[in-house]
Amino acid sequence: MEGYILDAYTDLRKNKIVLWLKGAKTVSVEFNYMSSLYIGGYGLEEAERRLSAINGIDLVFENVRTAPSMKSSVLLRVSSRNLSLLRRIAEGLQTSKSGSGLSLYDVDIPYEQRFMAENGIFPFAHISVRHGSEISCEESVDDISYEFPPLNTCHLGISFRESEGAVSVASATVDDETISGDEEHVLMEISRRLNASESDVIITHGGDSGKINELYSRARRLGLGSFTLGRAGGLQSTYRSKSYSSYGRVLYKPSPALLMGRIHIDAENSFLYDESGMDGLVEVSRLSLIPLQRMARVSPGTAISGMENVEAMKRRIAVPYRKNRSEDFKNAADLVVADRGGFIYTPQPGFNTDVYGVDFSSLYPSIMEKWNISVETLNCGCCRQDGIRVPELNYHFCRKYRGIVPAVVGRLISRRRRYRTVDDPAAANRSKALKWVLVTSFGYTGYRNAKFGSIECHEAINAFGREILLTASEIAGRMKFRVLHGIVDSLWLKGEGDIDEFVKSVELETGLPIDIEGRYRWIVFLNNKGNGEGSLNRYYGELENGKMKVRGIEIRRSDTPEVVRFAQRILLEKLRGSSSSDDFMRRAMEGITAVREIVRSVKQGDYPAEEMLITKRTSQRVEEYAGNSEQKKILVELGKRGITVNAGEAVRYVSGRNSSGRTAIPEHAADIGNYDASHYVSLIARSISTMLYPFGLTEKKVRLLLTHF
DNA sequence: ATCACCCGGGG
DNA sequence: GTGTACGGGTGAT
Repeated sequence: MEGYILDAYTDLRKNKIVLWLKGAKTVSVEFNYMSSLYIGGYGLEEAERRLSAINGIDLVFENVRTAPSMKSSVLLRVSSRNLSLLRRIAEGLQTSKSGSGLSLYDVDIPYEQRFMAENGIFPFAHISVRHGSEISCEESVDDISYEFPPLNTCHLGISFRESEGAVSVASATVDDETISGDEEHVLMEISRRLNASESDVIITHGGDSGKINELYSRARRLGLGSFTLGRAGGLQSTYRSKSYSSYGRVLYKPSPALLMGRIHIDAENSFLYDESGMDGLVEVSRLSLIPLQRMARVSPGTAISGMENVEAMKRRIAVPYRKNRSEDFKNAADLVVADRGGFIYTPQPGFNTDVYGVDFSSLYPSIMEKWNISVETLNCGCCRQDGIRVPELNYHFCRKYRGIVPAVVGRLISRRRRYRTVDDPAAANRSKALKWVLVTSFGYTGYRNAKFGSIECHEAINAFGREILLTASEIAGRMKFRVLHGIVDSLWLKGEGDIDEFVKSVELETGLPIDIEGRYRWIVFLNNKGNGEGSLNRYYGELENGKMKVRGIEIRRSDTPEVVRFAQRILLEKLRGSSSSDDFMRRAMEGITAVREIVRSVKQGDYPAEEMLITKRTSQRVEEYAGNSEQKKILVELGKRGITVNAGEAVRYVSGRNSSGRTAIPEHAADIGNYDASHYVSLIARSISTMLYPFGLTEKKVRLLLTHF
């Protein structure tokens, strides 16, 4: 039997690892798998005595290296083919271990991931299986020119009807064809078509948010035993929906609907698919050994963590379950130094011409790779005298042992570099996916639960970053450039120097690659509205290739209503081609004149209500909100209509007004057209003022210009 | 003025 | 299952 690994998961009821192989036919293969975990710490003998009463497990003491110290010690290995039993033991130990002095290793790496690592296989590898369980694989994961057969992809849309509180399936679309008729027909026709077309991938919008589960529950209700979306019946058992915190904000993750033998991707719930498509997902899935169907639902941080686990398994290092390492003691002076973030050079607000934008590509990951930054290499005992010193900080990193994080990040950087030399859309998408994983890899080192990071690593990376940017700024000065603005890994330079010479010198002195983003025909740096000083992340400008680059202002924000974006877009288009400060101002006034047309329509009250919708994510449930915020208002309104919103879900509303003040009108309300015109005129005026404030156009002045017909 | 709360990043 | 720290903005009080 042979084929490409389409999906992999652990079936805890059968105690098997299941692989789906896409070959001449697409079939599943099940494997017995002996997995294990390690126990260390005090009271091992006692633990062994208690565990030896359990049937179906093997216990043996072994000398094993553990992260992050990388030292060998004697640990108790608990192995079993009964994966569900092993998991129950792990869970039992986790809950009882607090205060017991025991520490656990290798307990939270999914079994299918460990299985693939131990067998030298990975998602989308071509493998053969002989005699039921002998796996062979010719492919190397390091190969970047891998191929696999085209995946049959199907777009599935489902619409429901609701009558008297009962939900039923109204119709469906399979690719471009609509299926309607009675419910039983619709359900069975979906099933039949997926089978007939041998679909491998099913793309839905909102499939995880109840739609797929609803299909199955309707099929059960109607007694349609043969209904299935997968190649085998039913859904994989999985976790419940939950609200969680990521990227500093609360997100809502619905319970995923995972098929068997087909890959369901909910386009609304997959960050990486959205950014880099199928090619990007496959790339990251191969490197992290996280099967594609799961990869489509996790954050890049989980991918990083997966790759680090794989690297640790390769080195036969046991990975602790929870890191129980506190930060090293720091005195007050250290804290002040360490706490500084990336390089900052505040710009003067205003209009500039002939500016170069340059940035270091993947600066932080390159630093991690170059200076071996990882928790196991931090302040090692073997390089006390001659380790890699960190600027400003009293830390060092090991020169002898290659850290796990730099090894992983280094591989990603070199893969990405190679993909960037290939001119083909798949390579571009893979590169994009890697870019995201690399961006996340820095933040992940500062994440308190990251196993191979620590806050000291985070600080060290920042310290190296500041030094490099300072060096680059000095070189710019030597080469007749003036630094207008700089932040973290980017510089904006004005002057008559030779930019290619600058890049060469910087690369020579720092050893890190720098990219020229381009030459701006003009660029406007904006002010901070609070104190009037230059803002670090708000600017807009036109590159010589005609591309507009805009950061930080309303048009870039997801909570800005379309009507306001439209106004800013009109102004930006008018500014395109500005050749001088005077020309810019003339165009700006023309822009304001054009925006007056929008304002006129908004004031008349006939602007389309959907263009007025404000979208905001909620971070709490309605009862948890303090005060009377906009979010609370809309959640109360929705509550009246029987709609509850989970923390992390977005709400859409139009801003209205009644006798007692501002109101929020929910998206589907009947009075959606009753928007508060004056409020929206303010928003438009403010957004124009945001862009033109450095030229004396306050919100008040803009409002006058916009409304004084 | 202060507090509570939301958004961004790259291409 | 799960990236940080923080600049920056808005609306209510």
